Amino acid sequence: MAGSTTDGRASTTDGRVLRGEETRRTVLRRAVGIASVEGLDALSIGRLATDLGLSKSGVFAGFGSKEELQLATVRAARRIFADAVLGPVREEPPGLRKVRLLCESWLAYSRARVFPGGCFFYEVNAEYDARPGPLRDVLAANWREWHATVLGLVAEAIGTGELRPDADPEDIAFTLIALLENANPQALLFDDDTPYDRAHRAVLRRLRSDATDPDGPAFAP
Amino acid sequence: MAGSTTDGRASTTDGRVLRGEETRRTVLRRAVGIASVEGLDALSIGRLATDLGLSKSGVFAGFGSKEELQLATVRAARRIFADAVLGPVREEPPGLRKVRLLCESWLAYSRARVFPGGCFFYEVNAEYDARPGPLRDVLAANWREWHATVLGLVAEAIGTGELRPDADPEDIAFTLIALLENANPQALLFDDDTPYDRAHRAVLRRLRSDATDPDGPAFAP
DNA sequence: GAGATATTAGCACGACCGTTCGTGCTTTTT
DNA sequence: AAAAAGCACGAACGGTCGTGCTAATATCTC
Repeated sequence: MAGSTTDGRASTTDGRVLRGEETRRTVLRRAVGIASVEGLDALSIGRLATDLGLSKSGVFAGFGSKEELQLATVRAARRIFADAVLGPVREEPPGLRKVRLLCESWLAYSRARVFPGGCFFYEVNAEYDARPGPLRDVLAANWREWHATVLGLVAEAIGTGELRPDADPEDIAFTLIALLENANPQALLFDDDTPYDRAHRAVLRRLRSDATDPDGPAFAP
Repeated sequence: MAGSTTDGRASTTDGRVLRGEETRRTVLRRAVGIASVEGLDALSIGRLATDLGLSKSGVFAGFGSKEELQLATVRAARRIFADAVLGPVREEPPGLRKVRLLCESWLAYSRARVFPGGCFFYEVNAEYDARPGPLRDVLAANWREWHATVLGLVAEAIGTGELRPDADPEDIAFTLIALLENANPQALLFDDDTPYDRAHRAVLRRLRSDATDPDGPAFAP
């Protein structure tokens, strides 16, 4: 099963494998772009091959099946997302400021069109959230992971005493994610960036309303 | 152009066109269901024909093109949405209570799977928000309409003095919509209804935080 | 009744889909 | 130097797609 070699398994000094992995990377780079705009269903092996000057069977051989190509595309998008959104705040010490920076990082990620179709996962979750199968399963796992990240940071901010101890971290995480994600389709649908500012204000407002010190330094620029 | 007769033009007593409209309704009833789960791209004339025991050319003739079928599907979904979400609160007098009831009506609409794939427009907006064309245009118009409805009700609640006069109705509408819409994918992805409760709490919290009388009767059951 | 009109069926078309197969070519292993 | 492994290729497969034609079938007007 060739598809299972898509990730993992380093430490091979095989030039053929390296060349193959390079091809797969090329395909996936294009695939995440297409999927973020048109969805995972719009991925077609023939189209990718034509776009990249490869043969259809060559692209197919690199993944083994269309579904494996879609799964590999999701994994590739996950890495890009993590680099773009989580990367910039990785060094930040726990606390309310980190929560705010993460939200701002997400908005910047959507705004900058790291994926040409806006947030990859907004598009793809909507596409598969009602269609049971391996794709929905991996998307659900990704969502859980992202949610757990936000939740963890909020909990840390309660731990540092910057958010009230009786605040519900689950509700806060749900609200923050909702505000971020909703800015995305509105900005795309109207080709207008003001939803990002509105989401930013709403995020700050929610955090302030749960803060122990509403005028604290976490909200000074 | 046969497709343009899909809506409007009542008062015809011609049995032939009545029969045609009945067929179109049958097709659209199935089409909105499919599109809410798999998207507008997954609509296929042949599949609809097979499912409904019609001929492919018969279905095709009823709409004239695939794009017209997709547009008609969106229009049909708009009517269903309006009946399910706006209908129950139509008689309600303006005020904060009406805002709350509208949000609860939306949550009930998503929860009850009025469309089998959850909110039709969540699915379809994500699918087309980054793809310019007639479909995106009509979806943008629908979003604007929905947003204007929420905004108008919030403004009315400021007018009645139940929300603070210095509250920003745009920000409130943005936040409410974000909370509602975010419950949808999470409930679908995990086959779990608790996001609806979380969204409900967050909606009440936001309205309370902008209310002139935080313990007023608008929040008593 | 006859004739006009609108909806449906049947069929064929070119294009694209995912997939399979056999075959070179290059690199690694022995 | 010989053998094995892995990638990419071109050709072909059965299917489905949207979309045109033409004929058959309902319904209305007279």
